[in-house]
Amino acid sequence: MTSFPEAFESFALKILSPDLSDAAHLRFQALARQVALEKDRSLDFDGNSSQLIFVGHGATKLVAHASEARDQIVAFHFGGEVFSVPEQDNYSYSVCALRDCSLLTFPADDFLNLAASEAGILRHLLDNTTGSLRRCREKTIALGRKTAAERVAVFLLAMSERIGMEQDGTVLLELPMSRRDIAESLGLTIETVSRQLSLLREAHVIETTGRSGIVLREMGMLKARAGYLRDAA
Amino acid sequence: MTSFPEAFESFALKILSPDLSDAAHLRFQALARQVALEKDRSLDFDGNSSQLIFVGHGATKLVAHASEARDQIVAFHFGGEVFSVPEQDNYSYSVCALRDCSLLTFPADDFLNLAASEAGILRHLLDNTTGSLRRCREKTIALGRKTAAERVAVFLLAMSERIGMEQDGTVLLELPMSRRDIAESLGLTIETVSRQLSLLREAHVIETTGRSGIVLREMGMLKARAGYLRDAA
DNA sequence: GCAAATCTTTGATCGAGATCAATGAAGGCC
DNA sequence: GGCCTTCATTGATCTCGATCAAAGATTTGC
Repeated sequence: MTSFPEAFESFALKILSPDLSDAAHLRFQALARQVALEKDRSLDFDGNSSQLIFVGHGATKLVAHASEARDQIVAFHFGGEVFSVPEQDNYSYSVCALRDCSLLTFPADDFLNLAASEAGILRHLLDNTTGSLRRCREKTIALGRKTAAERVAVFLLAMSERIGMEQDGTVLLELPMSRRDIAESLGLTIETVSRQLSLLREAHVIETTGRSGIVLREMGMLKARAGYLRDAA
Repeated sequence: MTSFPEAFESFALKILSPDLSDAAHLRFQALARQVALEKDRSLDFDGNSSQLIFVGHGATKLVAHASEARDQIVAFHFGGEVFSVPEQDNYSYSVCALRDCSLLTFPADDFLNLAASEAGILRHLLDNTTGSLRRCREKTIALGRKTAAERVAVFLLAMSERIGMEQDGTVLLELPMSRRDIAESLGLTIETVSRQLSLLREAHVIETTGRSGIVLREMGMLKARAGYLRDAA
């Protein structure tokens, strides 16, 4: 298990300015709450303040709860990433562990107050948020205009960029999320996701090993099936 | 027509720090490009750098172009708002005027370099981006998990918050966007949007006047039809 | 190593929304 | 002010993905 100072140091390296005073550094550390979240456990923020989350290691999903039994996965986040959980408005949000995780959580408003005059930190947060926004917009496009087949292809390509291991032309994926998670992220059902994966398997575009392993054999084919404007090389 | 210094001043008031030096102020001004965009005209950024847009007045849509004839409206933006247009990646983006607009555009990277040590400006941008992210996530939930009826209700409620005129219990909307725009924003077709509006009209929840006027008569009913977790008051 | 529980795959049917088609209403232009 | 173009509405049919149902894999626990 990662110890608290260790997890915080990894956060500090990524987000805090290297020339931050020790005193300021300690104030940020005092604000952090370390959470060890076991697989399938989730963190609810009934309290209404927006949170900032740092994923030390592990993999998480950010879930929005619409009316009962209708959850939408808003984003996946992996080790080293920072993201913000909105305060509860029309929906309630929770962060759930796909694998055992170590997280650091900060109340967003307190954090921003502490960082009010730290341009470097704000810049890091801005870059992170802009990245989240870009991914969220791409998801919007997929959910608004793409077929089931295209969404699954887009998902596999996105995962290949984020957690794929390249190996002589093919990409190995060890997916931390279940078919249900994929479906809830893509606005589809488990059955549809499974059928689309089967089609890709039959077309020899992918191979699957067990529940979580996927080999992307034909990246070109996959891109062609993602419904992108132009097949970027 | 708004003159350039005037449009920039309105931007400066919203985003730049009041205690910014005159020299810095001028450097930002030099970076700004003023664009008067007529209704239905759009601004393409084939060039690959991300842009920062300030809407002086008017109304705009941010459109992502997926494969031909499949556009998804990613966001609407109205007078006084700032937003970022991502650089072209898997999709190309354009900003299109719903009404005559005056815009200020900045290359995002140059702007951020200028603002590198201006915590106040970065904070404004961060707040704006976080707001965009929140709205984008809500759209994701709608597109992923909501029925056509719910999406249209959500849309009307969101517009009522942003550009509605309250009048003794009812809200008057003068929509700057067409049915096509609404459909492209909600991941539906024109026909479905029109049918849902007709249903709301028959249920006396809304009234429509001409093409763009809508009166929200029963806000409670509308909220109940939006599929929110709990009917917030 | 076997049994139980869970997750995934496959098949059959159904339905919400898309598509195709036509009519009706607004607004623009001469 | 009337014609014409464009946009919105309404109707009929079709389709993709959801739902319902069952069988097959994979993992877990003893």
